[in-house]
Amino acid sequence: MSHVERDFAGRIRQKGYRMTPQRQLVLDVLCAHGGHTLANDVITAVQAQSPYLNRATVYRVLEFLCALQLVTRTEIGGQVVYELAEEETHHHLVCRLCGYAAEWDGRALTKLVDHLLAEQDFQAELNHLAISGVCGQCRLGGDP
Amino acid sequence: MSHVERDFAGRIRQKGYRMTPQRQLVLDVLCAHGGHTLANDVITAVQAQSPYLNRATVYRVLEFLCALQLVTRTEIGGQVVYELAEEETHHHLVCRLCGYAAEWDGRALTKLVDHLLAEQDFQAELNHLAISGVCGQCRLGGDP
DNA sequence: GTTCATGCAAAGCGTTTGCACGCAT
DNA sequence: ATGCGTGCAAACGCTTTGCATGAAC
Repeated sequence: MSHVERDFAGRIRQKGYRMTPQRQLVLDVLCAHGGHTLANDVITAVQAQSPYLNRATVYRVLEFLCALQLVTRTEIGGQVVYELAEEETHHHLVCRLCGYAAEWDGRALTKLVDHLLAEQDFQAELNHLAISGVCGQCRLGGDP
Repeated sequence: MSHVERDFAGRIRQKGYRMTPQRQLVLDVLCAHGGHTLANDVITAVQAQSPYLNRATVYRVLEFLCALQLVTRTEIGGQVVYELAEEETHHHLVCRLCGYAAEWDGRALTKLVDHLLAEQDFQAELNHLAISGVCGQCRLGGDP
């Protein structure tokens, strides 16, 4: 699915902000890359197409897009990663050994959230969780 | 409970490393502070007692203590925090609004871990989780 | 025409590194 | 006496900031 259909420009203008080539380009890159993207990778990819686009601008655009909730910002293993915000909540299973991140719908989390609210009076916000561990392949393979 | 009883010196020497005043001091500070401690807070507290102890040394000591698993390192909301490793696993419920972090034994997590292993072939490592959300008080109080 | 967004360069922050000295063993 | 651990200072990488220019509305 192309992100063009999601009408980011409209959503940005609707809130009184301006659509610019820079913002479009960052959105393009996040869409093309898919999944978690490092700020640095965004910068590299963006500059491959438009060399004079500044790093500071990319940071500002990412911050802006996060504020509008068009993009999510997550920390995984000390790395900050960005991703286009999806409609459905989803989560990531990140293998400590090979770095592979599987998606996971997290349906099993609802019980946990209910439990925390009932027993701990705590409203957990688990919209975009990254769970660390070891994937099946690495567990069988030992470490290379 | 004083951490002296836990014989950190013995555990360090047992593995062929040396006990030094610097390492002792960092352990003292982590014990006195209790709970999550920022690297910067460790440095400040340590230097209050021994002004010439270097920042770089504190970082090296913390890294060393983590490698020996005497100290845990966790990321919460973009902050890296250190804490004396406890025998029992425990977790933290961090309120996004007031920053308050409640402890939680995480017994309800075992079902989740079992589920992930069975359904996703993924061995989750949830030894020291920090769950973000909103605590009861902030939920009732609105935002001040 | 107004205002918001960008480019540039510089500084900021927390953290890491190289090297020589000093102390625990 | 040996070599691990420290102090110092400098550099590092990532990110943020101030200001003048330029583009979107």
